[in-house]
Amino acid sequence: MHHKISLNVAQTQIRRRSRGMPCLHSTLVFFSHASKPSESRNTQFSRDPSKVSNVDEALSLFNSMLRMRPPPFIVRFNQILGQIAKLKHYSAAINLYKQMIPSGVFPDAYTVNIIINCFCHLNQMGFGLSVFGKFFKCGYEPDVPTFTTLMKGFLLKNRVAEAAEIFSKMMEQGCMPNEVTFGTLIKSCCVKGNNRAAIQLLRKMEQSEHCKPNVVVYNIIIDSLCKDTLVRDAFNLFSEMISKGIAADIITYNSLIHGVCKLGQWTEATRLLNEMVSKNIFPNVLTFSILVDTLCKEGMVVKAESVVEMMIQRGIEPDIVTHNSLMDGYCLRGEMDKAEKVFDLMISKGSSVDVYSYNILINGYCRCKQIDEANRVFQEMSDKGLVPDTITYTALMDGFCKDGRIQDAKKLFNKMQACGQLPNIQTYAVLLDGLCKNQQLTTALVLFREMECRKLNLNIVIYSTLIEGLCIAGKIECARDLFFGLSAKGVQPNVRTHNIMINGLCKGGLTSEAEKLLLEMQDKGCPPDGCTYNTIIRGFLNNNETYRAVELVRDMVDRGFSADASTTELVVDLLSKDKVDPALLAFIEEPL
DNA sequence: CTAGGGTTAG
Repeated sequence: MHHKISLNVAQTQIRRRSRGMPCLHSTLVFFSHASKPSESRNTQFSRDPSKVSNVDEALSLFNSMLRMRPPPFIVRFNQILGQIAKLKHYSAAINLYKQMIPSGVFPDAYTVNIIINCFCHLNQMGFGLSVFGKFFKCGYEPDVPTFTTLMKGFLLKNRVAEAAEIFSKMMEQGCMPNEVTFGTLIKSCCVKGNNRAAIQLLRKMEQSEHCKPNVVVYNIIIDSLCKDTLVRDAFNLFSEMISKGIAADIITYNSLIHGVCKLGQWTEATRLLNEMVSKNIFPNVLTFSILVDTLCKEGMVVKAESVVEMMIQRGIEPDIVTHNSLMDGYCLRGEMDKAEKVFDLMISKGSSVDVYSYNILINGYCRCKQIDEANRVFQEMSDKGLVPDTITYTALMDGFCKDGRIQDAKKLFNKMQACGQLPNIQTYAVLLDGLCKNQQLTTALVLFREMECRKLNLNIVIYSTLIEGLCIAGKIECARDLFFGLSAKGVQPNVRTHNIMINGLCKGGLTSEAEKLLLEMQDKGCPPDGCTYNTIIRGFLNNNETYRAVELVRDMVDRGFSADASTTELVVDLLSKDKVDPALLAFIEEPL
């Protein structure tokens, strides 16, 4: 298999290197000088006196600076504010900013830009705009970063009209969009899944007199394409970029490696690793974490462990993300004891565990149906002072639901809101599904109304769940109405929705209608899958229409699908009963 | 000293 070769190759390289052998052959260069850049980065960091290592240090330094007479230059204040903002302590930065003028320290354009950015990240666009207004009053000229920051804030909240307004205002002021402005716009397109629009903007950028596409904008699109597994398109952009003389960097390679790994193309990943090293771009902790994570997701935890070994030998310490991925890898295999071992290792190494780590463990136990263990972990994280987030609650709620403990799930739903964690669409989806599957349709409908009131963007997952709930409750007519009303709501039913509806129709004895739906699927651009066929075949069998079931088995086999365990079981069950329909015997010859 | 890019969980 491919992956074995590539990883074994990598290991051989490590051994060569640790013997102090020079790496000459291109395929053996992989990882050779990896420790060098990280060392220089560390020394740079500790040597620079303007940098502070943590927020507390920054806060006290800033406060003492506010009291100095005469106060230090504004640049010094900006440096610290900027670092606090980089550490994502936006509220802290804003609080410090508020003390500046009363202390006789006057902000400049840089200060204001930093603060507007903080408000944007806190989703407090109103305050951001008011600082912007103050900017004008004091006679400062807003610049491209100011406008770009405000625009980003609106885009982040999907307030496109307001973002466009800022953009026009920027142009009116004679500020032309630069690489960062375009980058912000392009990123916004990509986040919404609109790669086409992103590429159009890239083309527009090529025509601009004020800026040209750079490695960052290419990276944004390449990464987005890779995330959508459009790796070929990503490579085309990659070639385009290189041919334009724009050099790829570590981020370009990490995105591409992620893309190919997700497709299981380990040989290609190894080729990319060697290629980057040949360009003096060395894999970093992110590169290795991507490898570890994708290997784990494919169930190859042993290989992932060897990658961790490899990075340690290269002098790159696995970080919290690497370990979390590894933990999840064990969880996916149901090896909870090994996942716990990684967890303990993290603690013994002195690196702290985070909400991610706990969420992974909780999710792992839930998947293994060990809800009490999941609950124990949940308790433990709270005891450690870590605040469970929406994902924590949702994972545990899902565990309760799947275990039939719907009351516990409901309690948790109330608790999370009492603790200030806002349920999102996925939280609702989990609870809705739990209610539907546990015969609590009335409560499910109440929850659905609540979702509508909260103006949550109801998606096909939610509707499919509700349709299924209606079917389970025997309200086939209602389910059908909802199903056929979806297009009008601007929601497109997918294969799963169809399968649910077909199952419901069959359950209600409406097999002809179910078959009609099956036939329509192809034309609607949503071709039936193996599950669709198995569902309808079981439907016909259960409705004593064995002959039509046999016909559909032929269709299914022609399409390359086969009977699943549930269908096989049903056939065996029917055959074992006294009244054997002669047509049923045909199944014995069919490749079930 | 300010604005855009890559890794983990439901």
